[in-house]
Amino acid sequence: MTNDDGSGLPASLRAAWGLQDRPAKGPKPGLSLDRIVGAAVRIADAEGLGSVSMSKVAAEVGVTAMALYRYVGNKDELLALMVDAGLGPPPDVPRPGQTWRAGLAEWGWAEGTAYRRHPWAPRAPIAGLPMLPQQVAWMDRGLRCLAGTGLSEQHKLSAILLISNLVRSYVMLELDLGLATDGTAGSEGDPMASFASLARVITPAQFPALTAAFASGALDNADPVDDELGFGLERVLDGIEALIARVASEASGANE
Amino acid sequence: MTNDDGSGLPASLRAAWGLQDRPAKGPKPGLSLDRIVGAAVRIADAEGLGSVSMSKVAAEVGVTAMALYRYVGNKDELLALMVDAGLGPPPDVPRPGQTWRAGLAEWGWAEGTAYRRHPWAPRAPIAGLPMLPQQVAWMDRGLRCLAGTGLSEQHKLSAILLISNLVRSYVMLELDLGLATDGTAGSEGDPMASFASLARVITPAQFPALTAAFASGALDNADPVDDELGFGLERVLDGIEALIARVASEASGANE
DNA sequence: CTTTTCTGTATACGTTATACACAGAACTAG
DNA sequence: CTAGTTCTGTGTATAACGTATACAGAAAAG
Repeated sequence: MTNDDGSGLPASLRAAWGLQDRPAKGPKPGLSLDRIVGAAVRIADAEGLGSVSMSKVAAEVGVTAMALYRYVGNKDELLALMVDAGLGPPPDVPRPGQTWRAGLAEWGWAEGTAYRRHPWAPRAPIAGLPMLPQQVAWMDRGLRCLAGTGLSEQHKLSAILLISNLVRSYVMLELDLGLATDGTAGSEGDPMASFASLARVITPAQFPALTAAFASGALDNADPVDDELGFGLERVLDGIEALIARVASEASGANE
Repeated sequence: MTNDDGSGLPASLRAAWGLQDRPAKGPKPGLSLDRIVGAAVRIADAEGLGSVSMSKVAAEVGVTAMALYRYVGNKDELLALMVDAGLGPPPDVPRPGQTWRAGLAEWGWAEGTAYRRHPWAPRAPIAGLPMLPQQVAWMDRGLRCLAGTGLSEQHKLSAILLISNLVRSYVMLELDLGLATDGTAGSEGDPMASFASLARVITPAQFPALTAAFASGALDNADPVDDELGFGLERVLDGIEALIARVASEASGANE
């Protein structure tokens, strides 16, 4: 794990992007980054992110914990690689003839699906901008959807980011509500029931609007969250649509 | 930390809401939940969330680590209380005569401000629905802004949630970009420069849209993120506005 | 008083991430 | 072919962590 070469990329990224300078001197590596990350993902899928330790991952691939440090700089780096691997490749949007809106909707739902497959991924404590291969591939696909819209590149990036953050947030919410398939039930019983019991704690004087919401019975629905992502996505797409319309009208106004 | 009483609330919440059943038997508690949480917040503000350990917090209030467990069930609970305390009270929205949109905008910006004051808060690994006092107070304020809009309670809650998640995501992004004031610089230098170096790794064939974005120079702006939150907020508010309009027209259409 | 019940302490355990030094493998130079 | 170099994975060690358990003393109830 040397720290820099001419590419200007941090060492951790060079490996992930497959730009590793061949040492060609010492013994052949018995491992690969992919095998390590794959093992870590497998553990996280099976036992949760909290069970991913350097020792466990190392054991899974049949080496000592310290051997992993020949491939990753530290655990955070491994986590970032796990998230990237868990994300997988983006969908092939925009499809021919697909509107930007349909393309981005598909893109967002696909991200949601990926996260649901790896429920630990949206909760992984990763910092920094998305720079790993799959993340970048997703970004590119998102940007492509917005190609014909007349938005500035800046705005396109912001829009992509907006949707991506939205999806991550909602999948986390969904998992919090116990709709996950991993069976690891929360220690406090049904979270929705717990939340409903707030009604017995709050007073109308302090929290009038929430009291009204409880009284309306809106929260008695079994799982109102499965289309919560749909709600957020539609709202954000409406907002982007409004922006596109505004930019278009401004441009045509300026041209005349 | 008994586990339940008649209120139906988890034990951890009863304490936070101040509904503690007075034991009135043993020695007077020398501590309070507030003092503990306050100390933990102070440590997180000063040294980051990673430096918040039970030992450190205990030392800060002058007791042993194990003493804290008379007040909180475990560390995760303490973290949740920290986030709630760091959030603080919501703004007094909606102000008289304020539109729902202006109210929610103020609400969202205020949340952003709170998170910027405690940069660790949006990254705290908290799970579950927002049920702590300040979180609930914020929810109520958000709902109040939407009072006259004709939205269902379900939709109001979704909209609030949407904005809240948005703000959290963007503050995290902002912190990732190093615009934080905590001085803890990332180990890899300027993150924006690192990101720009992606341009040397990606090929136009693989990532055409991203290549174009890089070529446009849109990423050369010093800090394009300070109004990134503004962008997202406006988009989401536009989306909510569109929903309100749609619901209103449907209602009037049905009535005629 | 005695008994009960609660507080904070002391101690201990199992895990964790990771620093450091080293044995052996695979190559290069002579 | 030998000697030197460089890289791999191992062994061992350390400091810190969350928290279980058992206990000493304080305060109130009977």
